[in-house]
Order: sequence, then C-alpha cells, then structure tokens
Amino acid sequence: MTTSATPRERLLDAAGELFYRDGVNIGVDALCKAAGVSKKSMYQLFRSKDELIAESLASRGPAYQTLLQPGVEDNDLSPRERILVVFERQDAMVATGNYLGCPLVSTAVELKNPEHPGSVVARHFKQQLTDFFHRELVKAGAEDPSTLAVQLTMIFDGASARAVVRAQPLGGIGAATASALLDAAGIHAAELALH
Amino acid sequence: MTTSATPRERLLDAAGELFYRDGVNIGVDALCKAAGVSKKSMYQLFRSKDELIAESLASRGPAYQTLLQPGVEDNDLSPRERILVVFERQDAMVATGNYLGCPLVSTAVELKNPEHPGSVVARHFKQQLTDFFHRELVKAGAEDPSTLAVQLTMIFDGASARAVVRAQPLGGIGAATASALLDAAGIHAAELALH
DNA sequence: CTCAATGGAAACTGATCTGTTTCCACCACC
DNA sequence: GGTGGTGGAAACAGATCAGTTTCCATTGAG
Repeated sequence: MTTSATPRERLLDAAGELFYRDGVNIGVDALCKAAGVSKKSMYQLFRSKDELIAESLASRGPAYQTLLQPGVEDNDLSPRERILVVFERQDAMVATGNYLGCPLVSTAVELKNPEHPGSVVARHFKQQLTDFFHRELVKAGAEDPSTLAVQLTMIFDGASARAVVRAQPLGGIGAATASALLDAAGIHAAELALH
Repeated sequence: MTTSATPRERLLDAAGELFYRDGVNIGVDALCKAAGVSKKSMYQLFRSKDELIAESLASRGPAYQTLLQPGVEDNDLSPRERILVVFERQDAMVATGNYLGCPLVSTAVELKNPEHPGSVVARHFKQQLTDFFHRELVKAGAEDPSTLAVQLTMIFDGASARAVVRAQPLGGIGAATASALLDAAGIHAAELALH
C-alpha cells in the first residue's frame, strides 16, 4: 500500500538501510514505521528481530558484492585490475560521505556474538569477497593465492575501518596498499604485456 | 566501599570493560551495578553516559597503546621488529578468545556519529598508533613513512576486523602482511646487518 | 452480495532505557 | 556530641524496547 513492493520486500529494504545507518539496536517500531508495515505483519514474516537482521543482511549481501566486484562485462580486465576495481569502488563509496563501514563487519562488531544468525551471514558474505580475490589470484598465477586473498580482504576491511574512524575520504590508500602487495607477489600491472 | 578504588576509577574500569564486551548500548544501571556505584554518583562524576563512554575510552587508551607497543626496555629491537611486535601482540590477544575487535574501531562503528565525544577519542588514539609506526619508519629510513604508517594501521585494523568476523585466531596473517609491506618498502629484516 | 484472508493501527505486556530525585547511612572534622 | 559532605539504595519520570493481541478496513473469490 505504501509502495508497490510486498511487505516482506519493504521490510528487508528498510531493515537493510536502518540497521546500517543507525545500528542493529534501532527499535522494531521505527523499522516497521519506515517500511510502512505493521508489527503484526513483521512478526508473521519473521520469527524475531534477530532473524530480520540476518535476512536483511543476506538480502543485501549479493547487491553489495556486485557493487564491489566487476561484472561479467568487464572480462577484458586483467585479474589485477579486477581486484583493484574493488578498492576503487570502495574509495568511491567512502567519498560519498554516507559510508559507515562495511555492513558485514559493522554488523558483526555490533552483535558481538559470532553465533548470532546475523554474524553467520556476515561471515559467509565476507568469505565470498575473499573467494573472489582468490579466483582472480589463481587466474593471475599467484604463488600463494589463499594467503594473498586473505591479505587483500584485510586491507579492504582496514580501509573500511579507517574510513569510519577518520570520517574522511580514503584518497586511494586502499588501492595503493593492495597494489603494493600485488606487486610484491609478482603480480604486476604489466603482466599481460610480458606474456 | 566495594573496592578500594575511588568511585570514579571503579566506574571507568567497569565502563571500559562492559562497553567493550557488551557494546555502548549497555544500560547505565548495569554499569553502575558492576562498578558498585550509584547512578546518583555517576551523574555527579560524569555529565552523561556519552561523556562516560569517551572518558572510559580515554582512560584505557594509554594502557591499550602500551599493551601493543614495545616499551622503552626494548630499545635493542630494530624499528622493523618494533613494528612487527604490535602485530604479534595483536595476534596473541586474538588467540585468548576474548578479543572483540579493536576497542577504538568498535566504539566508532557503534557510535556511528564521528562527532560523538567517544568517536573523537577513538580517532585520537588510533592516530597515536599511526604516529608510532611513523616514528619507527623514520628511524628505519623509509622513503614514504607517512603513507606506510597509514598502511600498517590499516593492516592492523583489517586483522582486527577479520578476527571479529571469523571468531578464530589470526595465525600470524597480520604480521605476515605487515612484513611483506615492509619488505616491499625496502625495510628488510637484515637491514641492521647491511649498515 | 457474502465470505474469508490480508494487513495496517494501535493498545497492551513487562522489561529496560537515560536521567533525576529523595532519603538515609556513614565518616571525618570540630 | 554535633555537623557537613560523600555516596549508596531505591523510587520516580517519560520514553523506548521486543513481542502479542485486538479490532477493523480493504480486497479478491465465489
């Protein structure tokens, strides 16, 4: 009624945004009001607020991934470039001024409990970023793609933490660090030309 | 009365621990109960809960720094070693299983508002870690100590985020990444022997 | 038109939130 | 033996928390 989407979609959308903007401690009343859904409907659609946290994170996870990772249309990019695009897009997101940290990390930090369904979802999607790095590193012929993928993920989350604490643009420091690490691993910008 | 410390000290101690363990949304009642201090006394000593958040973080900041950074007794360590000690100690803290992320980053993430007095304190002490790295990098003759210090801080916070999301030991990945970055910057383990 | 299902509005539970206030026990100082 | 200050216990304010329930308007099917 408020919008054309179903109550469930409206709830997931509002939850994804408000849990991120205001933290997971925001009240269910405010959430339902923002979604234009009654609490009755909410508790018919979701067992509890905790489940809504997890499901809203899961519903936004794929969108968050595609926001960061180059799509299929970027197949002409080298693995190195495809990796660095992630950091460049992160940089752009921070530059908008609305960035409050990686939603996955923020949720895990706020929930504290690693067994909370929301923490489980966060862990899952964060692993997907590492997996993306891993695939590209294998394509690039990295010597130790597993370690390097974890290191790149750490740089990503470190840049995210810096953006939160400083509340200022990153100025490309994430991409620069990832670049330095890739260089050190022998994955250079000119690798395609060398082959 | 409950302990020998003054009510103020007891409050700052309890706040530092509970805000970290349970998040800044823990209630003032639970906090005062843990500190053995009445709410009346708390609100005489601190203007608001927000101020208590900031002051408790500030009171634990120096302890947190010295926990991470090598003391004056470690003057025989090289700058490189002094930097890597930070990551080794972080690794050890994560290994205890009680690690819930860097208190500074967690507080900033939870508060969302970068102008909150607690966020200001977090920013200040996080900068001190970067400053420590910078001093050591200058000593080591780094070419671009400013950038490198920021990168090391990012690796530190990235490792911290990983520990939270994964809820597992880090296995030295932080030190390994910092080490790789220092190597790439020409600050090698053998530098003292080369001089 | 009738009937049943959907779902929003809002009251309600009992607990908790931040912050204020009252009251009283204690304790050092005179 | 007073006296003033410190500080804990606890009630209180008004708001909000998660979650349940009642009531009613709408809507699509028969």
